[in-house]
Amino acid sequence: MARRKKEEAIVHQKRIAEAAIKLFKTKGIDKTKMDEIAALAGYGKATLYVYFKNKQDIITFLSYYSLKKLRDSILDAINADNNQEEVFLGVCKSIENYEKDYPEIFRMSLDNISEKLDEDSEWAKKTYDVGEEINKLIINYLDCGVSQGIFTKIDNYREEIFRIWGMIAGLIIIANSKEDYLKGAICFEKDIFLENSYKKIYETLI
Amino acid sequence: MARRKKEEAIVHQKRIAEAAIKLFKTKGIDKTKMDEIAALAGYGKATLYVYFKNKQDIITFLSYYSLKKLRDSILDAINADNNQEEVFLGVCKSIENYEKDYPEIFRMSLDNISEKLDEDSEWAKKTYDVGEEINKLIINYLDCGVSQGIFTKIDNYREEIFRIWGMIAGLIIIANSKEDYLKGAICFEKDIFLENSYKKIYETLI
Amino acid sequence: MARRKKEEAIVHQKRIAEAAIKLFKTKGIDKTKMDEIAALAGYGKATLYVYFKNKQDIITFLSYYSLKKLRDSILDAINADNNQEEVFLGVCKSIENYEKDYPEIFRMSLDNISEKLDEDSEWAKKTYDVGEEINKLIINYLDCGVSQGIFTKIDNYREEIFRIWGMIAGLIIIANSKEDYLKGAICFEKDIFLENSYKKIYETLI
Amino acid sequence: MARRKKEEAIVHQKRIAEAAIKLFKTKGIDKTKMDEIAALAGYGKATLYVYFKNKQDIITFLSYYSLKKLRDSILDAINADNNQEEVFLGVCKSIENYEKDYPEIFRMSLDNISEKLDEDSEWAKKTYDVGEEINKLIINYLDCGVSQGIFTKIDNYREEIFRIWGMIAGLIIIANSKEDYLKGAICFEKDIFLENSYKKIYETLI
DNA sequence: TATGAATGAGGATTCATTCAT
DNA sequence: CATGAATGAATCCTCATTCAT
Repeated sequence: MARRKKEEAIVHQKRIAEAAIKLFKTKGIDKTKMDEIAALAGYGKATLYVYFKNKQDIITFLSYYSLKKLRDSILDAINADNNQEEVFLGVCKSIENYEKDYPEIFRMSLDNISEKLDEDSEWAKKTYDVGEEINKLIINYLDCGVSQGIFTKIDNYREEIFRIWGMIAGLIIIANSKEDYLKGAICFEKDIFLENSYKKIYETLI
Repeated sequence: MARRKKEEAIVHQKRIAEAAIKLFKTKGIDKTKMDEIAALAGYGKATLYVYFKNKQDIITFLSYYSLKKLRDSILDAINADNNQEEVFLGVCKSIENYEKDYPEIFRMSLDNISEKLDEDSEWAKKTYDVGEEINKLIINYLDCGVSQGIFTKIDNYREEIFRIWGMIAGLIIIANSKEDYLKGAICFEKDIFLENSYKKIYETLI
Repeated sequence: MARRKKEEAIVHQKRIAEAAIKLFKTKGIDKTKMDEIAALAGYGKATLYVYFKNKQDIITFLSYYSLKKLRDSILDAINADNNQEEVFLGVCKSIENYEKDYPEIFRMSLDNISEKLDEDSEWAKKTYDVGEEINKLIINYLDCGVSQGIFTKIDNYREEIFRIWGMIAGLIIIANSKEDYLKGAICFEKDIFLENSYKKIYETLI
Repeated sequence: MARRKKEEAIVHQKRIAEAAIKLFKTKGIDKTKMDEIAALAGYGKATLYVYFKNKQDIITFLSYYSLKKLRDSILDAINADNNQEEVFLGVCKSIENYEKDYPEIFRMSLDNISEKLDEDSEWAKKTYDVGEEINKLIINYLDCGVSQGIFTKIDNYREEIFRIWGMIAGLIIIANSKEDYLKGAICFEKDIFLENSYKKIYETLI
């Protein structure tokens, strides 16, 4: 029964979280009110507090929820029957989509905006676990590349992942930020800019 | 006399801005109250409004003020009697220091958080101009490298700058974010991580 | 259910409005703080904003609320089994009471102080409608008088109403303003002054 | 010398007061800032406090200053070589102009808005005196009318003045307030409305 | 006298959160 | 479980006024 309850709860949580992320994307986290989330999700305001401790908890849940999607997406990219570089570009694209769907969460995960998160939330730990899963996937990917002699030797896989992740994230953010500028003044597309950039990062591994 | 007054104003503005940035660094922009800025700067609360239109205006001033410092720092790096790679690392270090001193502003400039800025502020335009100055400095640096055959041909300098800037920024942010993690679990230093990373970026230019 | 809620809301609105008018009478609208209204009404400050959009909305509600009372009072006066002049005096008395109970609102309706009102409030339109109802009542009263040959022909009923209304209002205001003066220096009562004055106005209709 | 000083002061006071009334007329007393008055008058803000104790003092001065003008205007109307009714209409017109030039002051003098006045101001007493002068002028005018058999006997001149004043004031205010309404919907002009009304008041005296 | 400079006191409004039902 | 109802706490900004010069 307790189990049953829990399963039902997740349905509501997802419904609420999806309403939240829609609003976060449009208006930003701070400008999004609990009222609006409740209204869009189709609940009474107080009901949000049945399924989440507070606003931070919703955000923390979204971290988990979105990161799981990212993990699945990366998994797909890695499992695709592609060569090493194509897989790399696929992973980059996964991250790019992650940012597109969860821009606020993406920035928070890059940075350390703990104030918007609820460290004590049950989702915090789960988020960490999924993050580790992703790390493992990437480590494995890199390791394969090294084994096959495609990549040069990597001393510290974690370091390498952070490096790659940081560069990709920075590129995605700046590409969004300067999108108008890029298109208008310099006549090149964000997508092309990013793909070229991903390739350059890939080259640093070879 | 008008001149005299204006000069005096800038003194107060700097004093206020420096108090502001201290608090921004510690507590974030949103959590920093005008009262606190005033108190730390040694002024009455209302005095802030003599020298700045509003909170956004302070932030916009800080954008300008900090970017000027970055420009000077980059200029020093470029003018230093170093080889091409050392200059590159110097520029990266300048950006790193910029982030260290003005983390909130740094993120805002990377991203597009115009809502915290006052577009109508007199500082907005000046900020843009200094940004362009910096772009020119970097373009010139890259161009010299190309001329000397150190760098490969660059089709679009702006694009290249955005790429470099994005990657550096992403690395710095992630390095800060994971500082504890990096140090503790993996036994390597943020500084070394960043320097290695800068070098990898440099290599993409060669 | 929706109906039920709405009915309940009006109870709170009246309670708040009545607290507000008490304070407005004593201290004036501008000097009356939302805190004070809340305290006197027995609500938390934020609760006011559940039932009213803002301070202006309270005032706009009061316009409506008070004007309805005036309408009812005028209706009573007109329906009373009195002769034409007595009815007229009754209407004047109604207005006099309206001013006594809602002095701030009275002045606002005489004058054109729209800045204190919220034009977009749902109460704004209703106020207008009740105002028109009152006009119709008076027009009808005048028309009867004309038909019965008591009053001389009236070319423009609206004009006549404005004239009467303006004169009565001016008299009431000055009577209040000079109340001390009237009583003290000249030894006559405000009530008598007003009644005499009303009669003079009545005579202008004959 | 003290005398000399005082004479000079009045020049500044008038200059300031005239700037103030211009702004009061456009924006209302409350919305008019001391800064704006100073700027329009061509003084530094602090200088206002050399010539006036505070904002209320300026308003109180304006009461006096404007009432003197009204007195002069009424005097002209009375001294004009006109018949009794024409003089009456002239006095009404004087009041009408008074309202036009000093709308805020006019309402304050009709009502009892002491909070905007400085009772302790030297101008408060002088205002009272000029008010009395005006009363005497009107009393005299009425008395002449009675003596000549034009007006019916008046028991209490003060009462009669208040009555007339109140009615005129009410008419002027409502005429302004409904100006658009009067013109648009009912096709008659404010001026004609007022003149007709003045005549009706005059008739109450006969 | 004239004023530039500085400020304290003050107030409407927002919103996450609680709780009785 | 679901929620309507209620609210305390929080914060930016305005402006009349003072005072040293």
